[in-house]
Amino acid sequence: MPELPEVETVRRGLARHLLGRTVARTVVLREYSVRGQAGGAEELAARLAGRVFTAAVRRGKFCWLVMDDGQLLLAHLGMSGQLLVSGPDDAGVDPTHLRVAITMADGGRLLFVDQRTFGYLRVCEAVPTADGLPGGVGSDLAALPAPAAHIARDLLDEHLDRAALVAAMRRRRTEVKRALLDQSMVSGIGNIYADEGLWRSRTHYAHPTAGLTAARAATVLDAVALVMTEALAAGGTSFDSLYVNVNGASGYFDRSLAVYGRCGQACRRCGTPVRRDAFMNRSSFTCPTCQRRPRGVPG
DNA sequence: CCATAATCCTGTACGC
DNA sequence: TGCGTACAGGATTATG
Repeated sequence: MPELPEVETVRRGLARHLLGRTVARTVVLREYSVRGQAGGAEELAARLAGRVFTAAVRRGKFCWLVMDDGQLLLAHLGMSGQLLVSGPDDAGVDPTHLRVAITMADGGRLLFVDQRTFGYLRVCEAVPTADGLPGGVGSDLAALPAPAAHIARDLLDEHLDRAALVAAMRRRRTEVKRALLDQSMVSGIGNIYADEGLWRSRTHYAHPTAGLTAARAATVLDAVALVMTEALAAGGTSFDSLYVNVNGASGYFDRSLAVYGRCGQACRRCGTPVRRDAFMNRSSFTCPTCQRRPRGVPG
């Protein structure tokens, strides 16, 4: 599942391979993959035609390409989305789940492949950032895609106001994992990195945010950021093959996960079997020894 | 302000 | 073997 590290890997690949190139034509193979696009697939194609990509930017799990006329090509990968930069004949690309094909003037292609179709592409307007600072990682432009203007900065954004985030978390009357997953509070964190960061900071997912000291809240955020930084370092190794795969495969999943998906297996710190709970209509994995359940939380 | 549920979708895993 | 069901999940929207 693409969370922040995977999307950052994609962004770097796009920045490396796509900037300065011109769009020739766009084919949308599945209308649903451009849902929300004003004017549908036809307008998407029309607004892309002839444009040059000038920057690749990311905030949280949202990634966008800036174009020479100021429009933005926004991508959200959802659960299974991939952006592939390929040569003219797309050799090696499985066409089964190909949703959008953008052919460049030089014959290369930017392909959007998405099995489960939670992801989407959209050409949209840029709106100014509220703080006048750069909109995300990858560009100094103080602009955001209009559909993502409500998304908060992420933990790898140098312009993130950490102290303000800690204060905002502690003001909220909710549980810490809910706050971590709230993309309007801090972006880029999904179920996997939330669980991993909470495990690393020995914090239970249902810990009340109002009961966190500022230091403890900072510790949780530091842990999540560290897990993401490590995942980023482990990913993004496949850029130089003949067919450049900008898919963000992390490599992190199988090797380094401490609790996520490891129900019943030994905690890597203390050996206690990892436990799985239903929380927010998804699974939460914890070590019952390392992550003590707060008072009043059932289970 | 905050929580919950439903919604979108398809491949995989599992029980019978 | 095959069929039905549950599950995986992020963001949005509606509703309480």
